[in-house]
Amino acid sequence: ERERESERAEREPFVSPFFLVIYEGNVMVSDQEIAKGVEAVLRQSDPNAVTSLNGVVQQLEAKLGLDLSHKAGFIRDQINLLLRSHPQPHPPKDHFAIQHQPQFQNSHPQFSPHFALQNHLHHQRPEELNFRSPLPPPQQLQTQPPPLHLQQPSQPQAQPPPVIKVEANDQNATSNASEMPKPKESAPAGTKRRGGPGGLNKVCGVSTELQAIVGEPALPRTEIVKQLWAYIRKNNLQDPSNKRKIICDDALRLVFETDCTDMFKMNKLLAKHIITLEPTSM
DNA sequence: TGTAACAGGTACGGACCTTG
DNA sequence: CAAGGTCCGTACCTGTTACA
Repeated sequence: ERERESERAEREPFVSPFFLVIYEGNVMVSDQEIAKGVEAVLRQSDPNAVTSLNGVVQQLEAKLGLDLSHKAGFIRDQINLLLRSHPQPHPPKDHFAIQHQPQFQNSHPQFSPHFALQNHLHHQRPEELNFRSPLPPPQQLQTQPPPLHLQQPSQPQAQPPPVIKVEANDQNATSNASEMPKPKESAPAGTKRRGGPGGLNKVCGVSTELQAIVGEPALPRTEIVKQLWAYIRKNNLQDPSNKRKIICDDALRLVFETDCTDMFKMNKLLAKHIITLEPTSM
């Protein structure tokens, strides 16, 4: 059995003694090593052959000769990251049921998936790893930015960088919850958190016709309506006999495409000139 | 087979305006 | 205070899947 293990160790160069940690007499494996192992398993295995998370865990256990059942969540994170970082031409469909599930990050808040994979992908030398503190604080991570050629220029500096934004296959808007708290778990029943920068306060684009009225290329919808009403009052565009009616001037006619409209219909007509801004359009 | 966890769907709240 | 209309984040509910 030992010979087989040694042979296997020789075949698997990623198994490095540098990554093994002796903790309270037990041989443990670092997260970096697990990340490497996951990648190796995925690379060596036929995607169609690996049908479950347990399959990967078992293969990894076989490679490392350790019980990794307690690391299943972390391994799942790594699989998720690898699949997104290295999309395959025919990715296994829901093999791991880990299509960007932000709660996994909550399940292992002490792990920064970004950290684990970044350290791995950048071939951090073992002597650079801090085994005493395998979980560096986020500030430490920011002090070691990736090389310039790997940085994403589209990332605005003003954006808080708690987690790298993964754009691959992220079509689902609700999945963009990497920095969004998980209300299902954290928010107790009855504590509704309304308002904030999103939702109604979300900044929307303004059509060129409407820009002539509100004066800004992008405003929250509520602000657009407010500006529109300011414009209407400023130019006395309300019907004196029925202030609900709005008499369109040239600028408003371009927007509403009518000479006269109702204030209740105004919002409906306004919607045509309010453009949803893509988050990545900056 | 039962339980737990997750994913997807649905409904609500809120700003803005004026009038009855 | 309700009406009318817009949008979307959030909370809640239900169905599905996985594991023991």
